[in-house]
Amino acid sequence: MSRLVPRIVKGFKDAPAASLHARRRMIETVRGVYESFGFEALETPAVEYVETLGKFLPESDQPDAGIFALQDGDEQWIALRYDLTAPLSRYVAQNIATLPLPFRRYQTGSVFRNEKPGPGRFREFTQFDVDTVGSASMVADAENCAVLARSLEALGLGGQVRIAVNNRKILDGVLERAGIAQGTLEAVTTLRAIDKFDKFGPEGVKLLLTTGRKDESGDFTKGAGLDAKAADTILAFMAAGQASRLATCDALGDAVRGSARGEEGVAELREIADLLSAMNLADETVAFDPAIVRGLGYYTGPVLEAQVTFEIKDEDGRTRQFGSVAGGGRYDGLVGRFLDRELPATGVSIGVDRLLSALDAAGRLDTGAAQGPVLVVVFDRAQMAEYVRIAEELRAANIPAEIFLGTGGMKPQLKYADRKGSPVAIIAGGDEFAAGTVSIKNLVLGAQVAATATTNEDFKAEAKAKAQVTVARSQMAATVRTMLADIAT
RNA sequence: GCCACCUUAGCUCAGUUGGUUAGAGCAUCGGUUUGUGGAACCGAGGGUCCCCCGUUCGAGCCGGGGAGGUGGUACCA
Repeated sequence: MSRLVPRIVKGFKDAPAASLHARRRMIETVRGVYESFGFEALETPAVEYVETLGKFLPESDQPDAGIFALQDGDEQWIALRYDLTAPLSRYVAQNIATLPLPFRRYQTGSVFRNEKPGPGRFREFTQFDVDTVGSASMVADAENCAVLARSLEALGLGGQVRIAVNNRKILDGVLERAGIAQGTLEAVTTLRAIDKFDKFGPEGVKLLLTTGRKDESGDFTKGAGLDAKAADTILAFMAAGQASRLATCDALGDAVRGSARGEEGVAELREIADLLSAMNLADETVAFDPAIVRGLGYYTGPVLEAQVTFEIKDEDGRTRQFGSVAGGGRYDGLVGRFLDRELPATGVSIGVDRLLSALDAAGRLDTGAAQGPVLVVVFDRAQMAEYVRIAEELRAANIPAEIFLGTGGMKPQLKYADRKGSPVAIIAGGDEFAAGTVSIKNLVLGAQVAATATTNEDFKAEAKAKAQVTVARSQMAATVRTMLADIAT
């Protein structure tokens, strides 16, 4: 019979203890900020009916590629959620009679995308969202910026992030000025080209706006087919960002003059600019950036993206931009799908895994590897009840303790303690039991002794002399506690 | 989806023009050392050379097809 090969599903990953520790600390910090703005907790299921997610090919009885979908017993299509926003809109619509409106909630959880994974891109990843449903006020959008800025600050990234804000209405206005009709393929391609600015620079975007662009691998991306004049209008617009938010508003106002929709977008940004100043958010922290587009699906107003400003070196030693760790915007049409009226909404989503690796790159990751438990070495199996009592005594003193449950003698047990990161081992055999004592070994100190010892005998003798004490059973918990305190400093 | 590259031990890799029994380092396990982690030394286990078909007296190596992976690109709610 052929042996089963253990393999993890492509694009998914396991999370060992060390990474979970850092992640929990991060989520707790962000949650504190979210709650300080009045957002409340919500959890929704990992699956929804596909029509809730809003992806169903009209020409096909199969849900769109890109989501993980299956048919349940009633032949209804259900799918793993691909973001937390669509489930939120379902929840609000379903409970609108009793919810406080505007409804402000935070939520974290895994989302799933059935697509080809890339470097740093997985098919399951964690988002941490805040959204405000039922308010058209620009204060909600300004608070999106603030909540992100405060969260990133609280994580130690103050001064190393830039929150870039734009408004879809302004983009629409510029397209109008360039003579591109809304909703056409030309318009969509143009917006995508603008979104590629940070990746390909002005030359690349110009190619994408006009004839198309061929990448290094030889793949060709079709251009928007604009004439040179229209392309220049777009490029000039993208460069309109100024040092201050108000100056950028002035420049954008010029760029969209005559387009009612564009001017409305600029007016919204001006309102947001006032609010940001009132919240003491500097021009460098939250900036207006005409090249921000975000997804084409559902954003209707202000959009934003949080970017880490430092560069990182990749494996090939090249420096590159870290890129964005959070994004969001206003989506006034999404909840209305379930109601007979429109319900305005806006929110942001932190990419938890991206942000964790950004913190790692910035050296701000809380790696404080959780200290392992005290290991109770099992010497004499006939005395198991006594080892259980030892462990219970330690736990009663609030010291995490574990009894070795494997097989083998002292050597494998201490090795196990090593791998587990145990700071201390309790050793009790015939001698100790007869004398009513336990031996307590400081494994951290022992490891230091090992580094200097030359022969095996030296090591053993020295480690025993320096890193081990034998005390009366009644003194055990207190001695361990002192030893743990020593190790911690 | 499209393009390029890659696949040999648990991991990282070497393997000559196509030639006998496919190697190394690390890791693992055992011993030196029955109650003390590391180092050192000695020893051991571990292989469908990704799969199938073809060429050949002979294929890890050459050809065709497939699968899986990596990177780029497209899409990204």
